[in-house]
Amino acid sequence: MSSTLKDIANKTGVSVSTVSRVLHDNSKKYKISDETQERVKKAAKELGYRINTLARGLRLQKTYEIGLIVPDIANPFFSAMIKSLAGELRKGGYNFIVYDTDEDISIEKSAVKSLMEKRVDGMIIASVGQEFSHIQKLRDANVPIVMIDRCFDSLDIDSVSVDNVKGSLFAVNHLIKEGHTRIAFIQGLPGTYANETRLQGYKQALNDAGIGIDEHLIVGDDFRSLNGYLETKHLLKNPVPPTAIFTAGDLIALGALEACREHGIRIPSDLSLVTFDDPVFTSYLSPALTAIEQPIQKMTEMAVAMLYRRMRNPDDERRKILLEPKLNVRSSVTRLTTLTTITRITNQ
Amino acid sequence: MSSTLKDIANKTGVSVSTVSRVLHDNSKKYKISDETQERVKKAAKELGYRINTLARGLRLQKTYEIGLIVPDIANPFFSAMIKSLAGELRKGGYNFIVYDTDEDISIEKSAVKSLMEKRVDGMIIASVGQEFSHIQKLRDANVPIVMIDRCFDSLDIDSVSVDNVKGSLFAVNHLIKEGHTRIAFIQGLPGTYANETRLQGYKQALNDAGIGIDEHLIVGDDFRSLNGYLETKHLLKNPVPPTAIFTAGDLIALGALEACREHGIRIPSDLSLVTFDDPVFTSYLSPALTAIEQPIQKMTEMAVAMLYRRMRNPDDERRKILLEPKLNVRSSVTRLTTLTTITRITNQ
DNA sequence: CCAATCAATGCAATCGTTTGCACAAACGTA
DNA sequence: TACGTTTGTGCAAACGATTGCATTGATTGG
Repeated sequence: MSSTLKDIANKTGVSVSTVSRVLHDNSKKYKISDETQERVKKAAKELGYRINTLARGLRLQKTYEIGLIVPDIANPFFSAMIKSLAGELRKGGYNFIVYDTDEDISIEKSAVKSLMEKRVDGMIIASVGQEFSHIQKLRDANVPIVMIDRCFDSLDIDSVSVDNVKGSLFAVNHLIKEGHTRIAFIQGLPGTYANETRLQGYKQALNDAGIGIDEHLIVGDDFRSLNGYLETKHLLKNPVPPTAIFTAGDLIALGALEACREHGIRIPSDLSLVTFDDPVFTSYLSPALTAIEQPIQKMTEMAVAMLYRRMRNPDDERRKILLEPKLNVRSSVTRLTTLTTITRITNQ
Repeated sequence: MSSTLKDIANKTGVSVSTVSRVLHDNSKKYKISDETQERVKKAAKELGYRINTLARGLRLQKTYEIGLIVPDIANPFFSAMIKSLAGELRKGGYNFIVYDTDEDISIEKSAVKSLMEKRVDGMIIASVGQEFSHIQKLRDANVPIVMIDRCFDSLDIDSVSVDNVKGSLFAVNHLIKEGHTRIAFIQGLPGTYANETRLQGYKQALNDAGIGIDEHLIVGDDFRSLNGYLETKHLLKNPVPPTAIFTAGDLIALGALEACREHGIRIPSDLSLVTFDDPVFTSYLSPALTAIEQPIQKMTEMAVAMLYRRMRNPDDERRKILLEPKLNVRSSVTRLTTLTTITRITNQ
């Protein structure tokens, strides 16, 4: 079907080596005559030659492919990230292979295994979290690797993420400033980096403001919208419901919105809502959501730069980069006076 | 670094062939003794053996990889599609490689080229459209290939898509039934399958209802939100603005919403809106959008099934499958009486 | 006892590229 | 003339896995 160097060699009467040099090398280096070059190129075109990257990869021990692992490709945050990464990688002549782990650590492990088997030149991983033995093994096997968005404090490996603690501080402080004290937190998957750091920021903000932490207001267990939906319904049944909810991710917020709509709860008049993540459509929601934006473009640029650096220079010291999040104030938070709080509570 | 069959052979004292048979074959077939099997497996584990898929692919002329090409990975419709495809493919033991063409036909062509060079076992393509010579070449080279969502009527190739004409008919008929006659259509990229078929449905619905087609109400030129934003602003400046807008894709609708918000136009009271595509967040928008839903799950199931069939059976006749779209009525369309139309117009 | 069968394994070619080394012819130089 | 250089090209060994075809020693049937 597809022709090979050999086919071209046969057709032109030169050797395979010469053909290879003409088609892929800087053929100056080997001083191939112009006439031979012409002949070979012509034959290649006629035969529809396409290099076989498997053979090249095998020979060179280099595939020009980067493995990407994300928890959920359909999550707008990650699909934006992938798109951005793709662009950055393309600039450097790399292709990429994505794996979607569906927030499942065992799928993540098998993804890592597959990528090793494919001999990718490096990996960029947004890990589910929870555990990192598989990633540690990669590092020890000297595979260039950068963690993005979801990383591990206790694992010495290159990483870029946003300062989640600070993001939560921004969000919760904003709510507090608007007079809220009963602020619920709907978590993502416990044990993951993103979740624990965001939770930490939430607690710290409350502490700093001298507001006690009510464990009943910390609920939920995964980053999907169903979690937001169910937990919001549950929170609303609370005898003294929260006046504000802070969600750990965009999909959770969507679920929360759905629950509110179902119960006729209006945002922000009945309940305030702030969320981590800020995908494109946040500002079109009803109401436009106040949200914590992560600098996706910058994250991906840095991740790719770090990966290239690591590939060139395997023994450099490893770096952990934290980027600044940003609070985008829109219209899902209302100002609460002491009075409104009291009337609300007595209304229950 | 990573060990090979040879390393294991050396360590255990058996031949490479035997190692290969133990690790990858149904080793019954070659009657390898239990004792040898044990030894080999043990050594493989100790050495941390990982198969080299490049070598396997080269030898077998089969990679167990499928190429995926989509116009925009960050578009929720396509990211949902990818996720769904990934699941289906995984079931069959296939991995996949995605390319995002950014709605650019020249990137699509180079993606096709790359995938050929990687010797993928098949491709699933949601084409930009406009042109199909590159895809025709693939087909003629006997690469198993299925077009999904974006295909070509005039190209004989397996494909699954939704009945776009019918979808537009549903949408526009709904608007007409609610009393609208000045209905604008904000297009996607002209010359693409999705766009032309949706446009066709739009025109047909108007014709069927005896409503003349006003070419000034057919605007726009790409599937991104900026297009929706700009064209909506422009439409609103029209001396006799439309009472309803039908957008060819979800991102266009988002752009339209943004423009309306900016101009203080309320939906649906001032303007009705219906869109093609129905990503998860549609129902959380302000207001919840009436939209045409495509059966993504079914599309991907069928696409993968067709691809497997084509891989098994290269010479079967090719099929073109059209699935039913669905109109989801929500709250972005208002009923228009003759009276309201008149008052509106005189208000201008 | 000899031939046929079988169990268990090894040999070596192959997939398509790349590249260090060798080599012949032509050229320059002293 | 003799020798070093340059030019242009080919040889052959990798890269790691698979598999048809031996091969060997043991077992069985007649």
